[in-house]
Amino acid sequence: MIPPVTPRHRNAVATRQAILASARKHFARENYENVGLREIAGHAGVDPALVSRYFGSKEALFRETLRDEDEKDILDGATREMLAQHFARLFLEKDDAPPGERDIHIERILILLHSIGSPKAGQIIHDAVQTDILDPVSQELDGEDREMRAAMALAVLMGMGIMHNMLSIDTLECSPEEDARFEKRLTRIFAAALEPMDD
Amino acid sequence: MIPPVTPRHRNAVATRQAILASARKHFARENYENVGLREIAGHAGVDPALVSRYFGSKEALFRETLRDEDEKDILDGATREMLAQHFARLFLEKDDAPPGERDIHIERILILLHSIGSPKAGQIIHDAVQTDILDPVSQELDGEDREMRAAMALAVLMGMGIMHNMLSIDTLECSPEEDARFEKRLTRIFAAALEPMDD
DNA sequence: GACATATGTCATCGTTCGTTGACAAGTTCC
DNA sequence: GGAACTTGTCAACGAACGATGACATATGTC
Repeated sequence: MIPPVTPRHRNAVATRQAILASARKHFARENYENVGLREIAGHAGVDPALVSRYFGSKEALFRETLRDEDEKDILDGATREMLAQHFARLFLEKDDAPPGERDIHIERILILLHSIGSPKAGQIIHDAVQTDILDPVSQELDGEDREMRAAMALAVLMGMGIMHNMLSIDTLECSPEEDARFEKRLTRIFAAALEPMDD
Repeated sequence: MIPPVTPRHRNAVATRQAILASARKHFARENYENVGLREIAGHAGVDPALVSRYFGSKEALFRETLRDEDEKDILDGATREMLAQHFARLFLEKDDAPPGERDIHIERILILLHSIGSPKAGQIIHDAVQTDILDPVSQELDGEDREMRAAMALAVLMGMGIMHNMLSIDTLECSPEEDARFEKRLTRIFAAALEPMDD
């Protein structure tokens, strides 16, 4: 007997968003090639064929996944200290909220990191990093080597994210005082990357 | 007509090494899942079936690829400054030698980075990082938070490697003086990660 | 030379993947 | 209520992959 599946309210934009949300969640946890269209569609409660129909291809879906229009607004008028704080917060707040409720910036960073080794996703990631992160951040900096400093700060952020989220290497989160020292050291590293040379 | 392929001298260890070398080269340039056994075998001049025969599985081959017995010897008796230098050198020397002739440590780092998002390679990479890098490095450090400091230094290294080798984001390598400032900043960042807290 | 073993070759299996096209069912408009 | 369009469903394609087992050929030993 055919299950009385709710006749699936026909709603194109809702379906699109459901697919996109499911794709974000999956791409934030696994590789580009280890996330299947069937898996994304399944968790979105949608037929796999609709993914290709709404987004054209897996690559286009992944690109959409990385889109974020208001990154620049957040960084607007930020001071250098705020940038370092923003970066540090981006890392420290990574796993508090229930999954699916995480800050969208953190989810984007996780997506970036997980598929960073995939040739098919490489160009997409490169463009997203350059346009949505490096350019706006370096524009907020003063002094010499603005692009270099932004790139180095992002490198630190990515490295920390990899160690914590993907390699599960956590030498902290034991004692509170150790955690405090970690935060202090992290701030110092970000400062060394972001601050202009003063000597 | 059947090509007069040289009857392929039967030499098990040479074949094994050829496969391993080809695998190293490929895994250092692409993802775990984007490197096929047929591709590895082809560049090694070997039948694809031999890969499974000699290494058991793709996963086992990848694990072998990451093995390095004398990493500890290199770090033996190193001072903290030498560690920072070693790390920095590891990054700065990444693309000088002709491919295939690179320092084996650099090739290993590249392999690590490229497949870091692959679940099948994840556990293998985690173990290799912990055993071959973090443990020996943290043993060479003095003072508090040795493991934390080693992990943070490695995070910086990985982040830099990702930006340069995988995202091809190079904000330097234009003017020589800019390059000098980059090296200075890099040393400073590594120091901030490795040095004990002094205030 | 004959046998046993080591090594290489070949064909193929079963699976998964992204994608596509034909069709069904709902919605809108006249 | 029927035409035109939108949205969802289903089955299948062709390709690529890792793995396997049967077979062929070289090498070593007596």
